[in-house]
Amino acid sequence: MIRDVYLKMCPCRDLLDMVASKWTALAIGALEDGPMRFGELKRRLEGVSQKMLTQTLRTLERDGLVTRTVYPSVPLRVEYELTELGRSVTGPLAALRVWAQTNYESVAEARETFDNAEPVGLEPAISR
Amino acid sequence: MIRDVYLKMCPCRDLLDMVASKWTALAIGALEDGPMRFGELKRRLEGVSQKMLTQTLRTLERDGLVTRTVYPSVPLRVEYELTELGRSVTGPLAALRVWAQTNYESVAEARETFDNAEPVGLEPAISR
DNA sequence: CTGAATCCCTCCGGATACTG
DNA sequence: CAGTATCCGGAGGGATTCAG
Repeated sequence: MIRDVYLKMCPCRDLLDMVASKWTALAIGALEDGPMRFGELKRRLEGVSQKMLTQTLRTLERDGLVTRTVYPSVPLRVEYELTELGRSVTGPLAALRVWAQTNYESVAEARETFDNAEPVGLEPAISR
Repeated sequence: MIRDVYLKMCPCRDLLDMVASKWTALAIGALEDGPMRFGELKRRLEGVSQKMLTQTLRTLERDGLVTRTVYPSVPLRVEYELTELGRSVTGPLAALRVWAQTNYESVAEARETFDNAEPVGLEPAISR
């Protein structure tokens, strides 16, 4: 039985939203090469706040994409690692990251063209 | 020159956020089979509001992923179609949609397990 | 070191009404 | 039919503080 993300009530749409959320693709990508500590992840995902990283990892753990292991040493040590399920989505997400990296120029160019061809003030640009 | 989505200042991260936003994957997927009118898209993306669909399509147009063609008939007719650049991202996005559809069961199961095992405060030694 | 808990403000996004 | 324009509640997300 195939579920259809185009159907309103299909719960798998939530799942699509989840993997597509802001930091998910980067977090999962960072874990591709093996387990990482919280601090390592925070440094890798440049610009992420502690709150958002924690929230992202908690969601991934709840959804069964990563495991969270606590080593009760001093200082505390927590490692995150992809599960089997988590590894199953690394392919599509990696493809998306690569696409963003390789096609940025084209998009930037398209934006400039679009914005210059839009004389009518859709956006005041110098308001406030 | 390779751009790195993990770098804070890299503009391609915005691009990653864009293709990962709520309705983008569904909209682009709907256009894979050919041009569609606004109303057709609205019906296909069950549950999308008119405002969000317009906003999504406008962003995609601005970024050069889709073209918007107006046929000044009565009533008005507007068609959206993927560009070359737009078609270049259909693969990764389709893979993501398929993943969401095929792995929903596993995730739902993981969620239930996680939620039941987290009554909070009951674990004495290995708590969070 | 790894969080949880607050405060606080922006902006997403739905509902509704109006236009060409 | 295909939008634009508002209003507005609530989620998203940053900064800061406290705790194990």
